[in-house]
Amino acid sequence: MANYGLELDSVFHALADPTRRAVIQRLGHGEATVSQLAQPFDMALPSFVKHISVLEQSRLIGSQKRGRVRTCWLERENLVATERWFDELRAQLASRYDNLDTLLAKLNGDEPKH
Amino acid sequence: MANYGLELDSVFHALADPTRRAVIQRLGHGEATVSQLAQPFDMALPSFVKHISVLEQSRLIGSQKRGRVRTCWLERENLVATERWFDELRAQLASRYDNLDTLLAKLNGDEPKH
DNA sequence: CTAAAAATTAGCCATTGACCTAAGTATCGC
DNA sequence: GCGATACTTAGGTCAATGGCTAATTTTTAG
Repeated sequence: MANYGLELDSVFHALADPTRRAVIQRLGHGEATVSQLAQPFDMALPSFVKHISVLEQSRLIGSQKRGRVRTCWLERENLVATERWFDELRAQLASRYDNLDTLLAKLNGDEPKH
Repeated sequence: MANYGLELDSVFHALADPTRRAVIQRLGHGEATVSQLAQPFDMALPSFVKHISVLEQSRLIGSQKRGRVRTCWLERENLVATERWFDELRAQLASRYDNLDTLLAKLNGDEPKH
């Protein structure tokens, strides 16, 4: 199964945490600074910033610092690319069920599909 | 964002490992025993079985032991349900871009751009 | 210029994760 | 019944994760 140049390990790892998923959802509404993102969470800032780093290393988000403020945004491409892993798996499953249909048809003395 | 009764933490964590993703793909072709699943991997069996446990606890796969053999299969529902997390996020993004387009059109007295 | 704001760096700690080997328990085939 | 097969259990190592506090840096506002 293709990888699409994505580090699926790091993407899925990044998604395996509720804080990080919440950040992604928040960024779905638009850019935000680190402090704005951190505000809803009962967590020391350095701890929170580690989550931001994990997200950024997985390239699910991007960020840039201007002055003393770091602004973050969602990197849509990598989310979409990650979904393709599911797409391919679904395709694999679909073809498997097609084969099953064919087998059943043969067993029944019917014409195979397609 | 809804959870669909799924432990997204554990599902994404389960997917964040290449061995476990490979097992899922293998099970996409049909049921298999633990030994069959383990065969391609250069790993001690107890180590491999832990991966199976992780997958099972996340309910991405199911298994049952008959005699001395444990057979595993893919639990399709939970994979599909997990994809919905992405679906919802995509929907959120889409509506955001719609809103942004609308806003820009108003400000510019112009066609929305992408 | 000074103080507050926004991050960042450094370092500590507890828990979990991913591997291993060695030994144990069922079950099956002959 | 006995040996081989298919796991399972127990226990140990080592690195990574996720949290903290305290101190520092950089920038901005008054």
